[in-house]
Amino acid sequence: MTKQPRALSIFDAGCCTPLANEPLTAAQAGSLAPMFKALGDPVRLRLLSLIASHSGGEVCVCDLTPWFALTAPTISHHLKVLREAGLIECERRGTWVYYWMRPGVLDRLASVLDADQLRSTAGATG
Amino acid sequence: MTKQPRALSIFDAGCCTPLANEPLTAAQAGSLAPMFKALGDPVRLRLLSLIASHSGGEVCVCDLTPWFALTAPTISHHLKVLREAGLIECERRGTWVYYWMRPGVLDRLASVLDADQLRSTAGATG
DNA sequence: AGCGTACTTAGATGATTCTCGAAACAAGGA
DNA sequence: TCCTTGTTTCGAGAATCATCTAAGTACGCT
Repeated sequence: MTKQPRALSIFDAGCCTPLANEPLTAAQAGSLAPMFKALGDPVRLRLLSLIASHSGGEVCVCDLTPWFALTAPTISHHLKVLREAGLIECERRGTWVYYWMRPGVLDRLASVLDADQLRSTAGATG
Repeated sequence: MTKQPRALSIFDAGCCTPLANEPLTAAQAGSLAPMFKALGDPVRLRLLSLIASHSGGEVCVCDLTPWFALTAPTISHHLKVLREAGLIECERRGTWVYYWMRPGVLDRLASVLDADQLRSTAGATG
C-alpha cells in the first residue's frame, strides 16, 4: 500500500530544466510527461487539489469520494494513477487510507514550466 | 490556420487558483486539465520545449521534425493538440508555417501548481 | 467467528489516442 | 502549366484509458 509501484520519479532524470531555457531531452520529457499526463484529467486534478489544499496535509479517501459522482473503484483508480506518477503517497491507518502530497513535486513541476519561477535563480530566457 | 478552433482557454474560467490553496472547482479543473493533458506526452513536451526555448520566439515546423523519429503527419497532429489546448499559436508565411508560445500560458500553469510561485502574492498554504 | 464498512483489484466495454500511409492543400519555381 | 517541397487532413489499426459491476482484502466491532 505504502509502496510506490514504479514511480517515474521527477527526481531521477535531471529534471527541473525550465522548458523554455533549453530543449528537453527525450529522457527528461519521458520522465516528466507521465506526471503531466496524470494531471491531465479533471477528476485527478480535483483530487490532487483536494489533497493538497487539505489542512493537516492528509485526507482520507472517504473525504474525497463524496465530491464526485463516481464510484469508489473509479476514484481508487485515479488515486492509483496519481500515486504511480509519483505525485502522492498513501498509508493505511486502521480502517481508513490516507493520502498526502509528495513534497516538492508540484514545485518542481512548476519550475519546469516557468523559467522565472525559481526565486534563487537569476533572470532567464532572452 | 491562425485560427484557434476552440481553445479551452486558461483565461476563461477563473483560473490561476493555486492547486494547494483551495480545491479546484469542477469548472476550473475542466478548463485546466486539457492543457496538462496536452503536456502529458513526451513528444509534445519536447515540441513545446523546442518552441519555447528557440531564440527569436518562433520556429518553423521544418526545424522541429528532424528531432523526432516520427512522420510529418504525426508531428502535425501533436502540434494541433498543443494548439487546440491553447498553448501555442501558428501562422503560415510563404512556404513555411511558424509556431510560437502563447504568451503567459506557461506562467499561469506554473502558478496553478505552485502556491508560492506568485511573487506579488503573500505567503500561502498553511 | 461472523458481520459491516472502507478501500482495492479484476474483468469488461466503449471512447480516445498515437501512429502510419495516402491524399489533399499551399506556395514557389521552371 | 507542371513539378517539387512543406504542411495538414483523412482513414485505419493497435494500444491505452475512464468507467462500471462484481469480487476480494483489511480492519473493527459484537
